[in-house]
Amino acid sequence: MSSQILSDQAQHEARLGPWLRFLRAHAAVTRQLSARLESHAGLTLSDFDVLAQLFHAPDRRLRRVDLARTVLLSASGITRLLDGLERAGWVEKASCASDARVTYAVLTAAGEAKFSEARASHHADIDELFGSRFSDDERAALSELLGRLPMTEPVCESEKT
Amino acid sequence: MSSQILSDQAQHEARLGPWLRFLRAHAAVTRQLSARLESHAGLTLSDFDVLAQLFHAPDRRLRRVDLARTVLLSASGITRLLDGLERAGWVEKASCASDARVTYAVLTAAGEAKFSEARASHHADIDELFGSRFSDDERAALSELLGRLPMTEPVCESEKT
DNA sequence: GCGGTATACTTGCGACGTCAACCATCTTAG
DNA sequence: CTAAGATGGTTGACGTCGCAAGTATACCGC
Repeated sequence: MSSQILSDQAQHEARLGPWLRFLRAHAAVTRQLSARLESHAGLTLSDFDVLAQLFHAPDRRLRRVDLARTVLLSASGITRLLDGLERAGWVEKASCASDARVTYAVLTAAGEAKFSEARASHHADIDELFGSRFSDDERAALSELLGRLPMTEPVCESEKT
Repeated sequence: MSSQILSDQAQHEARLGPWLRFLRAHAAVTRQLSARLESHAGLTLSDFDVLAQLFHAPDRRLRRVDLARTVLLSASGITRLLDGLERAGWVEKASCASDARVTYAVLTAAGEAKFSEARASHHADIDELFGSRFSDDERAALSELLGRLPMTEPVCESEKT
């Protein structure tokens, strides 16, 4: 168990490299980005993300579950995030006539304004720290590759009682 | 800027798309991976990362600052992470003879064992959730693209102690 | 109608990680 | 030698997020 394992290990390292870069790149870019967004607009990356989703949604409203799924936060994460946005007056709750369980998150006028105000500079930051590093083709290729990763979480049903 | 307002916006979306996928992919993959690592080995992704850095370091030791730089955590983050690893007995402190300010983090025998034990399954998970989605060429391309993003120098090379 | 299960959402709690402030030590200039 | 400033490291207060558990509502088979 020596040289065989070494080459095996080398292979593993080769497969690990991209993943490590992915991790580090994410950490570095998001830190920069969220610091800027925070200081410019007083928003979290997730805050902005949610605002953006709502902004583009039909009727400027989305069920909390759907929000959670697209933004990739847990349900509780969404609840708390929206708490903040509601307190700031950028989002309101609205109940659903046909299903009393669901609560919509609705973008208010203030929320739209906030989002519109924050958008330009945040997009510019994204561009500077991320987009500008690639050509159009490369961006497309990158997007395609990233799109293959499992975005929807497989639920761990293996541990049912 | 003439009559191309719509396509301008479309362009913005096109530039945002890859970033959003990047964010989402990171969230999804990372969540899955850390859940598995946690349940299999009782380790955080960052724990594992630090263990791995130490494992590959000359003398199995690294200054805390360097650790922070390569793992992309803040200095305080490293302190707290290492607190945990020390409590578990996988890492020890060691002082530096030539500079009393620095504290080395040194992998213990137990730490090596722990890392070796966790490595196989974690690498398999990374492979399943990340590596296996790409061909060798694609992985290389992805790695190159990600490498252009702003991070602190990947320091794990043939380096002077 | 009545149970049983699935879904939408909230809440308690703990883990993790950041910033700001702090102490200790090294280095350099005068 | 000493004062000033950089560098390594720790700690306290705080924010964010996930999981587990709980509530409320809907749907399905009988």
